[in-house]
Amino acid sequence: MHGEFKPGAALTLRGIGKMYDVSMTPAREAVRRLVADGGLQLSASGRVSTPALTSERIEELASIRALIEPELASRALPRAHMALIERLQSANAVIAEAVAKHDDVGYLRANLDFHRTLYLRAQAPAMLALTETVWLQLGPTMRALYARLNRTEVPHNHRLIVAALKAGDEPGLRLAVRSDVTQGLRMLTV
Amino acid sequence: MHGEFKPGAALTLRGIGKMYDVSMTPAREAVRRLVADGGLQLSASGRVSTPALTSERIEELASIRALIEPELASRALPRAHMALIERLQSANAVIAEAVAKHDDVGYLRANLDFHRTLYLRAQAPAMLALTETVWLQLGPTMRALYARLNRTEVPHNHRLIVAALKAGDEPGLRLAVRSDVTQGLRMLTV
DNA sequence: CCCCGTGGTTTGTGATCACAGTGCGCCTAT
DNA sequence: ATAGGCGCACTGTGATCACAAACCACGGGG
Repeated sequence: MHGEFKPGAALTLRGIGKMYDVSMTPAREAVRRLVADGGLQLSASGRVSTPALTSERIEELASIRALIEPELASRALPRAHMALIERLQSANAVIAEAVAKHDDVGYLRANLDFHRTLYLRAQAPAMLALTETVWLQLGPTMRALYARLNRTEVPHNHRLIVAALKAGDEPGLRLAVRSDVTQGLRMLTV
Repeated sequence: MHGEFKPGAALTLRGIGKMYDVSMTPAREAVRRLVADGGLQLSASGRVSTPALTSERIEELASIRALIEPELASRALPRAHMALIERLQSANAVIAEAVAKHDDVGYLRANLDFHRTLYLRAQAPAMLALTETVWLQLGPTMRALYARLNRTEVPHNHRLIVAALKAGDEPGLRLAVRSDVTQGLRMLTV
């Protein structure tokens, strides 16, 4: 999810086991779980690898994000108190730090943290879980995207999201979330 | 997904293994996969059981269906040729059979087949996979619902869906799908 | 009559093993 | 120098085992 692996990277059960100092069994179970929700792929012969998404698939996953995440944001809106907004702003600060340090994995993690913090307020665990499934599938790809994007500041839409929350502006919030989710990924499909 | 197990039913790895005449290992992997996308639950001590959904959770899952499935139907609409409509109608016939025989599992399976047949045309595999994840979570619950519903005929909305497809009526299609998805589950939350 | 502790049994966990299939690299022949 | 073929090392699979934790029922005490 955080883009620690490049798209299409090959993994082995024994390797993963060694990575975490366990035997093959827990590694296998973890892989099975990740395969189940698309975070990893299984070749016909059972080989494990990170998914290398086609641009159609990327577009589709972006559509899903554009469908669900505004809904989550909208559900979070009525419950968004000042404490939440402050937490979002500090999440934005973490993003700014990662941007300054050109820390791609850190950026991705902080970016998803921003979204998760907001969506947690929606009190919709199944919807959030589905969204995280999508994030998981996009992880390696997004990392590859942001690595060659070379940002210089916090995404503009994050500021718009915070502003819309403060103003209680639901249509604005939905639009800002949708844009934030869509913009980066649209760049990938070109 | 097909409601073969009641909500909250307890399973054991050794039992599942015996069920399919394999050892614990493949049973464990299958369970891990199902747990990953919510089809099964793991207690704190690692015990496996079918999820017993709260009514808030049911409502939430219904909202997700109401969000994604009209989108899938809408995407399938431009590609819906006569062959597809015929397949949907024969799916409805299978549903009618199951209804007549009071075969709950058969009804559930046929009902999901109807939806899957339509959504496959949307050419959106990730979206369909997400939807099936939701179906998986609802399986035991839906079975319990339909068992005490005692239907007498094919759901009316299925006919509306077919009609909207024939007419190329997108708003009508979205509405019919949304209603079909929502109506049964709304009954559960009472 | 109900509650709690305690035993035995059942459960999941993680490790290890034998095996069959795969894929890669090296070697040879042209 | 390059293309093709062979062999070996490596991979995942499924089974089995030892172990610790958890559950369940039974019995005794309040």
